[in-house]
Amino acid sequence: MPELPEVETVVRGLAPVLTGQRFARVELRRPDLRFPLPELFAERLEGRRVACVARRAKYILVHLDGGEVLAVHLGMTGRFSVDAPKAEDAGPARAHAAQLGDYTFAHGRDARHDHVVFTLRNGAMLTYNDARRFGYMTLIAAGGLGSDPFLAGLGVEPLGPDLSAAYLAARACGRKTDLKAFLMDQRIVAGLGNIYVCEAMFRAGLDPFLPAARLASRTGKPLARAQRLVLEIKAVLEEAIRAGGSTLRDYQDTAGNAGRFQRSHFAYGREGEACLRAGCRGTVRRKTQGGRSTFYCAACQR
DNA sequence: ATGGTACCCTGAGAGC
DNA sequence: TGCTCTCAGGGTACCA
Repeated sequence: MPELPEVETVVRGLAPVLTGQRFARVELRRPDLRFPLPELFAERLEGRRVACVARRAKYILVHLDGGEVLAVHLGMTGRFSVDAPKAEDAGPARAHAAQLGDYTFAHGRDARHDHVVFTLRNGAMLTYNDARRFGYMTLIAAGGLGSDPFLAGLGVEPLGPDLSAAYLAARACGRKTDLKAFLMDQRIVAGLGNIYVCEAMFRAGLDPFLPAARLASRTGKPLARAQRLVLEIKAVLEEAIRAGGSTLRDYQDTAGNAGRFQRSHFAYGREGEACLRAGCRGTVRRKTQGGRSTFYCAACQR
């Protein structure tokens, strides 16, 4: 399901609901998601107050008072639904719920896949639903963010200053792997997935099968195409966040709303359709790279 | 080191 | 209606 813009949208939905609130009860309806949940998962959360909600790559980070962090990866089908607190417990979350729309527990999801239910002291409920169970949660001890096995080794944040043409060129220098696989590698750039890699390469006019090394000169200096690619990666992610992400099948934000960015896809999901680049008469093709579909126009991506 | 494939799990949609 | 097949936004493990 979710790439960086979708996770960012979820984080922005969770932040006003969770920030400053305490967990009253955490109910695990099964002992594992993709991986077993940590020992004493519920016990370590109950009674704790949320300091803030943030994002690193595709991880949601719920920072707790005392420094521990609840990290959640949504996998392909993970989603959170928020149920507003009861009227008698009206508080900030209540107001936020009203603002975001009509919260119900329906949201079209199948309750058989409600795996973790967080109840807050103000009565709000947060339900984690994940049909395919590729998502996971972990609790990271205070100060352990940098050394956590899930988070250590992640590459740069694409929307931050660390993603530059110089950085990409340095990492790509000498690599024969396809540009597509290179950009999908979370150790290089953290947070891109299949949709936004396809879209960024389209916008930059770059062939997904180009060897990654072609982003750099022989001495490792960034070429113009690296500059262009960086600009397009940032642009497509920022636009997608503004649109609330892309909804293809089942992605929804915490209020059950679909994203709108799929309407702005130039390549992804458009196999057989006309290329949308001005003046290009090509057709969008789909080929498999690394076991995943790549959508691109062979006429204008070179 | 790198590339390719299989796999994790379930649901949706297409085609017959 | 119901079966079978393919595919899916995530990532990892294993093999050549």
